[in-house]
Parts: sequence; structure tokens; C-alpha cells
Amino acid sequence: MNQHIEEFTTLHKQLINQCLPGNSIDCVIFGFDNHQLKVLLLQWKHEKVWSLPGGFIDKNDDMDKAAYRVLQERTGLKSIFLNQFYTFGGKERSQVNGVTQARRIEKFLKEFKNVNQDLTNWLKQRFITTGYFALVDINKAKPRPDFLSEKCEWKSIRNLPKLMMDHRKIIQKALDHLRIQLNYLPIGINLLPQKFTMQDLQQLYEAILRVPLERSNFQRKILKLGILIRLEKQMTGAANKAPYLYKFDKAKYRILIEKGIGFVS
Amino acid sequence: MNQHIEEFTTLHKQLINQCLPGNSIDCVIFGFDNHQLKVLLLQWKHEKVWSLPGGFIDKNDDMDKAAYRVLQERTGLKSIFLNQFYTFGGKERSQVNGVTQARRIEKFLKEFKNVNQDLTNWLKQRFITTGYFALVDINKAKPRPDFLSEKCEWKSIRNLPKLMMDHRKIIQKALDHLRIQLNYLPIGINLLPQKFTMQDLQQLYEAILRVPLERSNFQRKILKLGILIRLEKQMTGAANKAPYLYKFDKAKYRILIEKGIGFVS
DNA sequence: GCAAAAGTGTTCTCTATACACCCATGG
DNA sequence: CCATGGGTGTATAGAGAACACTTTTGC
Repeated sequence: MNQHIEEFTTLHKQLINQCLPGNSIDCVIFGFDNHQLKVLLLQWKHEKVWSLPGGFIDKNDDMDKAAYRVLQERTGLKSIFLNQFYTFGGKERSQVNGVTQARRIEKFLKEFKNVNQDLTNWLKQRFITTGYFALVDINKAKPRPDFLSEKCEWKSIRNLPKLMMDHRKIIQKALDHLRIQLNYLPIGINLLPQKFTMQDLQQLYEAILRVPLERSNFQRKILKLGILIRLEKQMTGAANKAPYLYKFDKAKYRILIEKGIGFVS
Repeated sequence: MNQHIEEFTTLHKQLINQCLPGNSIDCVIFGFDNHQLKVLLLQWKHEKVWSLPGGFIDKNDDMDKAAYRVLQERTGLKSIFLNQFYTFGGKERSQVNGVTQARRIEKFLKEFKNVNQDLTNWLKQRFITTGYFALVDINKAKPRPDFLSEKCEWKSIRNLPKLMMDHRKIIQKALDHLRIQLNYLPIGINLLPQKFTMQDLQQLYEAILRVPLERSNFQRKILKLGILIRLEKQMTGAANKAPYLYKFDKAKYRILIEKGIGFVS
């Protein structure tokens, strides 16, 4: 418990003196595992609800850096695909199903006796939050709760738990963004391990788009992009033809990223 | 001058008591005129530099509402196409070419003797700004300067004047966004007058994309979307065939907006 | 040999592109 | 009748979708 008080004292000073008031960032961190698209979520201590990993912006840092730090601290990953997608500035956004975030915070902080009222007030103010979305290799990420939360886990987007504030809406918007991205950017490189089969990639696309794709056409379409390098075969031990493994040709991948599709006659 | 002092006193109270500190919004308002894509800009009093029309967020308003109000006050338009596109949170964003915004504000406010120091400080703080872009019919808009600025004018995006802070970057990002939008949304409805020729529409697309398009193919492509209604011919008096006028079929237009193009096999 | 999955091929349709052609208009 | 721009037609190449066919693998 002493450790908690100390952490809160540090937090208190950091937030009120060092962070921009009223601004936060939230990260929608996507991973792909077991044919499912997943999101990294935190569960607060003494609470059932979950939330997106988020943070505040140091007065001396770019906002992007704040997002980068959150991502790094929650996943342990350094080199990361990270993009801003939307800023949520509704005045009622801290409220969902009648539960206000202010009430939640008050209740939560009362568990820790020694907490300064200033901190409570700081946290209770209206926040405008900027959403970032990230694509990471789920096998390399090592989820770590922050000290406010008990759990840090991957949750399938098809079965999300109860989320606080407008975080469900934020995830939805991130997904919309991701789907649009898919139309003119190759994205697998961030979500898959180094080596993968064509089926892996197809299942990733299917998980994101929520649409079954035709196997042979998918293969042709992707290969024609010219960003994959075919490697050795993968002997699975199953009673069928062994699939090739692929990896991304990072140089060509990067060139393709520059383009996109265009309305050009 | 008395009027100014009063305005500043009102502003002072409004800002410090009524608006969220550290957050602003900026609007990139596009219009189309004389074959050129234009942006609505303001020029401060006693200054040569220009800026985007912007504003602050009332503590009791959604952020979207703040943007809507700015747009309305600067153009006089009510029913408007308005979209958030990006939030600019760089810590050095108020600085460009060595000139800080803080210095500019200080100098500017000194012209008005009676100004409270609190106001100066409030304006000098670090701001995170959210960019909105709008598409309006340039003929219906009635540009109005706010009381801080002298002029409010349309400027061609191909020849922008000197802009304060990171406003040039903001316009650039809005343009990028607009071009991407063009790939899967019809957008002319907001930028053109009720009736227009196919050439008008094509020139709008060319102005946005900065690419010449093939006349006959453009016509077919657009008509196939099924969102245009052909009207009477327009007799221009020129020595050539008279072009048809068109208007948008708003119902079908709206349906098409819902879709977009998709990676679906 | 058989089932299952992977890889490749074929066909059809639709779109994009380039360009040709005719039509309308006013001088 | 001619120059100019508008509307439509056409030919070709490429992409997407559906599906057939062949190959590989372990039982």
C-alpha cells in the first residue's frame, strides 16, 4: 500500500505540473492471433470495466510522443506502426449508460486515503482525447498493466467486454479507419510474424474486413503487388500440400506505401 | 477604439472562464472559383501574415460545435459540409521560421492598452488544435473578418500567402485528406452551385487532384455513378455546342456516400 | 488411393484508357 | 463552312470474380 501512495504522489506532481490539462491520448492497439483481430485493453483495479491504454501529454513533448510512450510501456515494443486517427471532443464523452467518469474516479481514488484533492479534480475535468491506432505482432508484445490497472489483456474485437466512457466508440472508429487503410495500403507487415503463409495473410484480411475472400484470387492479387518474397515450404505434418512461407520485401513495401490508389484518368 | 476595449474585455471573460484551455480548432474552408481551389484566410490587424479561421471550445459545447460556429461566423453559411481531419499537437507548432506565436500575440495585444495580462497569458499557452475541413459554395459564402482581423479573403491554394504558425501544414494535410476522400466519395455537391456543367465538375476534380483528366472518360465515369440529373442546355453564346447543365440527385448522392470502394473479393 | 489444402489456369465480365467520330453553335 | 467544344462510340488492355484443374502431403 505504501508503494501505491508513493506512486500517487509522483503521479500527482507529474500530472498537475507537467502535463497539459484537458488533453489525453488513447491507443487502440491491434494484434492478430488465432484468426482473430484483437485489441489490447486494461482493467482498472477494483473495477469490472475495461479501458483503452491511454496517457497524458507532457508539456514538453509532442502529442505523438505521448502516444508512442503509452504504446511502448504497455507492450514493451519499440519499433511500432502508430497513426493518429481521430480526436474525440464530445462534451458528454466521459459518460456512458449514465455512469460518469468523475464518479468512477472519485470512488476509485477513495481507496487510497492519502490522495490529494487536486489530483481528483485534475482527473475529473473534461478531457479531449486523441485516438491513435497501432498494429503490432501479438507474439512480440508483452502486455503490462499500468499501476492503476490490474490486468492488461488482448480481447477479440468480436467480443469486447464492458468499456468505460466512449472507448467502444473509439475502437469502432479505429476499425473503420483500418478498413479504409486496407484499400490502398498493404498492412500485414505490422501484424504478422516475419514468416507467414498466404493463409495467415488472408485470414488477417478477412478478420479486418469481416468478409470471406476467395482463396486463389486473393493470392494472385497480393502476389501481384510484388511485395512478398517466397521462402521455403512449411511442413505442417497435415495430410495436405505444404504451403510456402513468405516474408515482406521491406524496400518494395515502403515504395508501395507511398502510392495508394487514385482517381486518375 | 472604445469598442475594441469592450470587445477585448468580453473576449477575456469568455476565454478564461468559458473555454477549454490549450485546445483550439482551425477550419480549412475550401471553395472553387475561376478554375481554382481556394481557401478562406484571415489577416490580422497590424500584421502581414495570414491565418486560418479558428476558435476555441466552450466548456459546455462539443468540439464539433465549435468548428461549426467558426465556419458559420466566417462564411454566413448554415448548412455545411464539415469534417474533422487531424489534430496537431507538436510542441513547437506555434513557431515558424523562428517567429513564435507568443511574441506575435504580445506585440499585437500591446496595441490595445487596457488588456489584462491574464488574456495575454491565456493566448500564449501551448495549444493543441484540431483541424476541420469544409467544402462550400464560394458564391453563397459571405466572408467576414472577426474583430481581431482586418481581412477575410479567398486565396488560391496554388499561391498561398505567408501563414502563421503551422497553418500551411494544416492546409496541406487537409488537401491530402480531400484527395483521398475523392477516391471513394462524390464531393462536388458542396463546392459547386446548384446547376453546373460537366466541365465545371471536371475542372473541380482537376483542381483538387492536380492532374488533367480525359474529358470523355470523365463524363462517362461520373454519369455512371447515377447521381446527376441532366437539365436544360446552357446557351453560352460561344461558337460551339451548348453543354447540358446538371444538378445532383441528392437522394442517390446520399446513398452513394454510405458506400465507398472496398477491397472485397 | 483418398481427403484436404495449395498452387495454377481459364473464362467471363467490367473498367479504365486512349482516341475517333459526329453534333451543335455562332461567327 | 469552319473552328471550337460537347456528346457518344469503339477498341484494347487490365482487373476482378467465379470456378475448374492439378499438385502435394500424410494417412
